[in-house]
Amino acid sequence: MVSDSSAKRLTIYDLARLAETSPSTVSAVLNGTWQRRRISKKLANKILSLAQSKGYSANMQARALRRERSGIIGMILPLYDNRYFSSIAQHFEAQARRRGLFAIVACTNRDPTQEREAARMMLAYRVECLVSTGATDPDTISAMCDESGVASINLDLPGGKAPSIISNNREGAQKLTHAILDQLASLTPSDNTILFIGGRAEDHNTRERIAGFTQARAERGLSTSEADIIPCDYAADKAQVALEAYMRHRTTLPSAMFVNSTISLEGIVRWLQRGGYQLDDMIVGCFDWDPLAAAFHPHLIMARQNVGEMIDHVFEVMDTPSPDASLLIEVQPDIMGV
Amino acid sequence: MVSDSSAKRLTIYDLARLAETSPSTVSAVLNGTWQRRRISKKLANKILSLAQSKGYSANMQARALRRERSGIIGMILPLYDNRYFSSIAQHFEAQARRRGLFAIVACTNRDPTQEREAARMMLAYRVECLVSTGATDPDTISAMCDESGVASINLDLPGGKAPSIISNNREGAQKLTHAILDQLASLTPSDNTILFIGGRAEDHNTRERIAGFTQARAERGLSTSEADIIPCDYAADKAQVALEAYMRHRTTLPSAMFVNSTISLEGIVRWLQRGGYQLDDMIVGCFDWDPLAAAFHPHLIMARQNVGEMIDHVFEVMDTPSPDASLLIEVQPDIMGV
DNA sequence: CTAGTATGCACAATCGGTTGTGCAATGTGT
DNA sequence: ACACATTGCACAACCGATTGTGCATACTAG
Repeated sequence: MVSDSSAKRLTIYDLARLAETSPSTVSAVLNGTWQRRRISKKLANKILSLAQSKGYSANMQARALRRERSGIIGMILPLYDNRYFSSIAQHFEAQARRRGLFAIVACTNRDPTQEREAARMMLAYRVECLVSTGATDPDTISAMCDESGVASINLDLPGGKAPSIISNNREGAQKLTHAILDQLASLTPSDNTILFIGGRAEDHNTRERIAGFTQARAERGLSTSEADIIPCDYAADKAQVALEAYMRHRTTLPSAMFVNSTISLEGIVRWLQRGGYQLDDMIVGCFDWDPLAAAFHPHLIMARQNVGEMIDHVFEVMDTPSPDASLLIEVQPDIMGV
Repeated sequence: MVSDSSAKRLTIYDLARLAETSPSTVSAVLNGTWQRRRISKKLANKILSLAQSKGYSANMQARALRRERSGIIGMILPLYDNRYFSSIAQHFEAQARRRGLFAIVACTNRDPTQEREAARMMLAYRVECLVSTGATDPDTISAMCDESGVASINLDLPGGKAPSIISNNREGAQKLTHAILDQLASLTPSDNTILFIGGRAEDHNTRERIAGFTQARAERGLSTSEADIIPCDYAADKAQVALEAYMRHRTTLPSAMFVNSTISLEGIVRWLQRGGYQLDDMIVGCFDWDPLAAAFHPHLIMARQNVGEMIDHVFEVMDTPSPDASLLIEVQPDIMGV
């Protein structure tokens, strides 16, 4: 209201004038190094209370320039369109703040070009570390970071040029599959087919989940047909179309499904609704967790990736002086709803 | 791999040496002002290709310091725990990037202290504009920004000291209530009671939604009892507990509900599941939209707030030289699922 | 051939902090 | 009273860009 917007912000030079001392002394007092510099307690208090009352706030840009540390860490993320990624962003930001760092998050839509562009901007802002989450091309990002001497970490999807922290997709899928098979067993067993649907055939996580799925079935003496594995990408529409196509060759619903992500689940559920089916007509397991879906459908089995633990690992690795680029940390997901 | 992490990043001084020219010339060439400075095309090209091949990237900290513009805009957000806020963050970031700006988003858990703390940090980073989304105390944020000569904008919840962009909560609630009443009318009408549940009695949006709700009922000649309005906060657990308490005085479910947010819906659905009820046993309208919920439950009526349009308005206001602090833009939500 | 203009670039100040170093003034020991 | 250590602070050089200004050299006009 009464603020003169023309008024420049207070600097240490202004404070120095007001306190009748020098800028370097003000600086030392404000960043706590004044004891080492043998500034008297009296002067320090004077400066501190002055800064307080005048509402001084240090210019982080100037500080970053001089210190050659920005205090910013960056993350690239596919999207905020599910609870898993949202939760990752939220934990990342909270942890960063707890450490006095600033988090910058950019959504890059699973697009390599956007990923590179975002990384370039972040490097220009001198981020101290860049986390590539679910990146389609994490190694290029790591290479860019390497050139600038910036640490990078892969999250959710692994890469070869930086430490990676991911879910244990294989074991998670295995446990999820076993949970599905357990429920199938409790029914009058007609059919042991489980349709695996969603995800990208070329991404590491989907491959691992398919492996875990197949392995769990094998452990129960069940073979798995290629036709029952449909990695139709993550989008809801794709899953819906893929299921439509799959059902053209069948007269009945499969007795169970392994749905690879809540996004795919959305498409599946839409198709079911259109056909007059209910989710309860099948046993459904979903790799990823959504609380609203869980509330709606208590019989839905979901693998909940352990985001808190993953982010903790991210920051541990960040604290490691020179981590091994081949480090791979796998975090167990929890099976919910059984 | 082969990167020397010790190697400092290239500066315009390095480029000047390599191109046998001066730093100021390099600077002029790299930021496109070289024509105005009468640098020869030949030299400009030489510098440009050199910068390209060496992978030069300007130090934004230094640029920000000198230009007194950081190129950063900030947003504070309650949480990423629903699609509405996630979507706001995503649109904000995408628009910012489109304008060559960097977006910083901080989640402050509807906590005034965290809101202030985040704002303080953002101001220290010299954000050029601060958007307070769903802030519990937007006016304090605006006051802080004013003191620093930084523009602020309120989103989702209005404030008195900065332009506000919000949903038209009253009309949205009115339309949602009419949609619920329409569906009620198509049933064998036993009871016209609608339980309004969720939100905060002290927040503007909840008050407006209650007003719209009451008004829509009045338009149909229905009176509304205080007992049927329960603004029990947004958390799922609170809604669950509140519904539990409400149902102690009843033997049957209300025939309809107006659920104020998908978060509250989560609690409602959990309570229903526990009691062996189904969502279909009632007519349910929800103020906020979730695609997974929509897929699961096609009869669920949802008011989808128009995030894209709201963010567009945010940037329009940002472009306005000195916008009126009392400006209030209201965006119509869409009613989905009817 | 000379004055005047245009061309092409370099110099140096500046943004707001941080930090190595230097130098008075005061205190301590003999 | 003199050497030496300690206390308390100021100076100035950075960090890497941007930008107002000035000065050669080349070109043009008369």
